[in-house]
Amino acid sequence: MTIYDVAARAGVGIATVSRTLRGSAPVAEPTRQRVLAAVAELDFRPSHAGTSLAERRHAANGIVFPDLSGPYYAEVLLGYEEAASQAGRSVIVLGTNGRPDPVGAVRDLAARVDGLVVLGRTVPDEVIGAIVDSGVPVVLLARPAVAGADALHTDNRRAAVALGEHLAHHGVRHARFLGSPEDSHDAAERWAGVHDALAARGTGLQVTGCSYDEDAGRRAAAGLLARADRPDALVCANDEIALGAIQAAEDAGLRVGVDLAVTGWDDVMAARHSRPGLTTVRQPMRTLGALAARALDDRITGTRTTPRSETLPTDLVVRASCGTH
Amino acid sequence: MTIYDVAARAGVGIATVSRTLRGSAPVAEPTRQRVLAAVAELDFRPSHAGTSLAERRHAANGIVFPDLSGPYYAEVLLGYEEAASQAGRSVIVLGTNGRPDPVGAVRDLAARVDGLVVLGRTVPDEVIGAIVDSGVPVVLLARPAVAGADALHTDNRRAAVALGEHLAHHGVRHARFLGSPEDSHDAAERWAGVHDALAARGTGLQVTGCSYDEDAGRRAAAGLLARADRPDALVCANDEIALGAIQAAEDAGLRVGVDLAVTGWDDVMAARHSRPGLTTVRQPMRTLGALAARALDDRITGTRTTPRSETLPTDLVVRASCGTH
DNA sequence: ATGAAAGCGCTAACAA
DNA sequence: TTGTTAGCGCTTTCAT
Repeated sequence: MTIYDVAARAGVGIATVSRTLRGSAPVAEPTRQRVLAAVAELDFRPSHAGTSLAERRHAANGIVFPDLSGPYYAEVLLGYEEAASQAGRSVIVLGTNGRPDPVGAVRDLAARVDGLVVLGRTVPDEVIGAIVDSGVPVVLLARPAVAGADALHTDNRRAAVALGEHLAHHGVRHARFLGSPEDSHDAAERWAGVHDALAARGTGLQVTGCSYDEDAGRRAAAGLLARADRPDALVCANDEIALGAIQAAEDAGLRVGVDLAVTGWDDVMAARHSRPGLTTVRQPMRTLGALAARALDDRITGTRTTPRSETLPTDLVVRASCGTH
Repeated sequence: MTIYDVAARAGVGIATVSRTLRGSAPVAEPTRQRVLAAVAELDFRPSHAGTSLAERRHAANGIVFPDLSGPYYAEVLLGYEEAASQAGRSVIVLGTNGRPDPVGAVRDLAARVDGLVVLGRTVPDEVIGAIVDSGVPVVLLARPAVAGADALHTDNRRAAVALGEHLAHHGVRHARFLGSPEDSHDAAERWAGVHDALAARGTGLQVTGCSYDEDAGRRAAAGLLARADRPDALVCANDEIALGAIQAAEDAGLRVGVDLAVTGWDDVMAARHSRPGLTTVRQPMRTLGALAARALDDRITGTRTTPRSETLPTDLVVRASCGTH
């Protein structure tokens, strides 16, 4: 079932079929009708590969996740897919987590899409640079800028400062940060903002390294809370860590929000259902995904030729876990 | 940058480059080395469209979601993407939710992939049938079977019966189902299972229609709980509805687990963090996704030629929301 | 307004 | 073992 079959059936040349289907040139109305009838009768759909090859485009965008799990990424993908498909592009997803050769996978992906979104620390800067140099537009999400690539961020800094000030108001004196600022740009900014706000009140903010899941949060918190000089606040790099920390506190017989403040980041669904409710920072994930798709579209269509960087606002969501008095 | 450039650089024909890269035929070692060197120097990556066209395959699988939001689908996608990429296939995602022409979108997707997974009620059976007839293998997930397509299910029935019996043990006398059995096959099975188990104890299970989000659950539950003959159990079609129902109960001053039982389905993260913890049914989402990818691979490679149907086990997860005595 | 034909970049059959 | 060449299905000049 090819364009030749349609042309034969309609008694025209293949060029006329192509013109009719794409509207790229005028076709006499009666001819047009014959072609459309043939297309309908044969249920013809143009071969994607053929079109791609001739048009030298893929009609597809890629998105690279460090790890697809978690509500964070699902929301970003949702916004991205919706906006990309409005621009007539499919979305190819790639998770780099348990993969033997992430760099190879990302480079292969780059060879089959018109543009690429890369989230977080999935591949080294040089790889991003090489992709950009090869002419494929790239948008970075929650990842330090790379020359030539667009970048989209959420305002970690401002929210972190607000969070630090809020904790200070609650009288926090001995706070601890759970996360890995050295591994993650986001975590580094979050730590720095809270740190600075607390430092202005003469309070420090030491770091306890912790990976980004509930279980790691529970274990790290359990260790800290067992110490004689236990902290009175656990500032967590994301909600999963914080929810684990809340559990550890409960296990240790401490009242979260009274004996101990716990905060997260992301405002996942569980944050508002946990008791006490988790104080956290909400980010516009869906919008982030949609903006990434649009930024890519601008670069692909050539509407914009210079890289751009944008930072989206965040909201501090105060619930009971950071103190109830 | 094409295979011709590489061939010229290595001083060989393009066929030799192709053979070297694909290992499809022996190439003398010195020649091979020259080709590989040229490939490396030029950073050559074969054009995906060219390969697709020549090989008549896409090296891509599709997956169609009714709606990408929610932890349920993210997990399925995770398992699917991992397994598909192990088979050397990329994953193209498509959400049909807010889309003007879901059927057209799905059919277009079917034309650019080697196989397709379809979740839930996204497109009518006829469309699935047409895709299958066009020669593209299809795996159905949580959706009634269609001739020629593989199907994967979770064991709604068994878990629902277990849930119904558990509720009966708690002495439930006036249960209500929140969800839309007429719209969703899953919901219908869940309702039927709980219904039958309760009916065996002389208890009914009426339905209150409700869409699958928290807010709808909250509103539906609020209406029911305000009635003079309020139910003593709310059996919800998924966790989101149940979490909304818990909120409604709290708003109404009722103690969940004491005055009222509430149950969900899916075991999302929030289910274990809510207080009281939500009694629910856990499904192996990730495995479901991975199995779908493997089923597709079998059909694509021709390892298997007849459609197959499989049902995965589920676990009843009892927490406090269904009764604490 | 329409058709013939030249690519687009690759694979594989065929020759050498 | 290697090169030449004919497609794969489409878009788009270039003639007519």
